[in-house]
Amino acid sequence: MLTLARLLDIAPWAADLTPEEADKVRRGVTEKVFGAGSFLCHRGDRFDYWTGVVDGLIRFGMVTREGKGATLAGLRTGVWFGEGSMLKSEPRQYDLVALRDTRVALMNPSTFAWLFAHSAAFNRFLVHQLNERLGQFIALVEYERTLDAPARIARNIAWLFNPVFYPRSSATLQISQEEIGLLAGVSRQTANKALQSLQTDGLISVTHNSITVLNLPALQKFTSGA
DNA sequence: GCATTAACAGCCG
DNA sequence: CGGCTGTTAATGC
Repeated sequence: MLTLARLLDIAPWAADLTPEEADKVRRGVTEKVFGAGSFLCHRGDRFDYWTGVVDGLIRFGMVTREGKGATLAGLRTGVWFGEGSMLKSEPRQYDLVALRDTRVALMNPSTFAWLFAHSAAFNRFLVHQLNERLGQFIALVEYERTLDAPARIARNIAWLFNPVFYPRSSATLQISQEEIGLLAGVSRQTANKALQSLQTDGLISVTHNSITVLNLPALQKFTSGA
């Protein structure tokens, strides 16, 4: 069973729960590790957990009929996701791949259902988060067809720094250029060029194995290489 | 042209 | 040393 301190450490939303609710959650969450490159679930699988990323990086995406990968979202340390599948109780429509060794927290369906039925704070969190995700997915429509490599990189970085999903994160993230490339669907070399160009524009600052965001609104709206 | 793979030297932890 | 970075060369769409 999770300690209360551990729960609060890995789940920002838990701070708003009543003591009874937090107690229920502590007993309904387990932690698990997935190795780099391994799938948490494939499209069509059942994966009946509401999931928090305790430490790591996950690509949330799908493979088209032509075999091309499309990233729907990058998920990094601190995020909780999967509420859509929990509420609908159907097989996952997408793949979840760990891009590096990743530790996750898994909430039982029964615990999720109990929270959903009993906790006002939890429901407020869910509505807020679903609303934010809706906006992100609307932006995806434009993303795949019209944006060049630097713009795709910019979008992916902006998603990783969304303050709704990552309320406690700093402006700096430990991530390699290869991992950014995997998320954006471009090669490492192309990711390298794009990052340098975004740095020249003053939107981010790049150092060894890490990215610092300097202008989040500009990253979100970024559309062209010029 | 532009992006991709392959390959390499240099750098950081 | 092992992993990451910046760059170049060859190849493909």
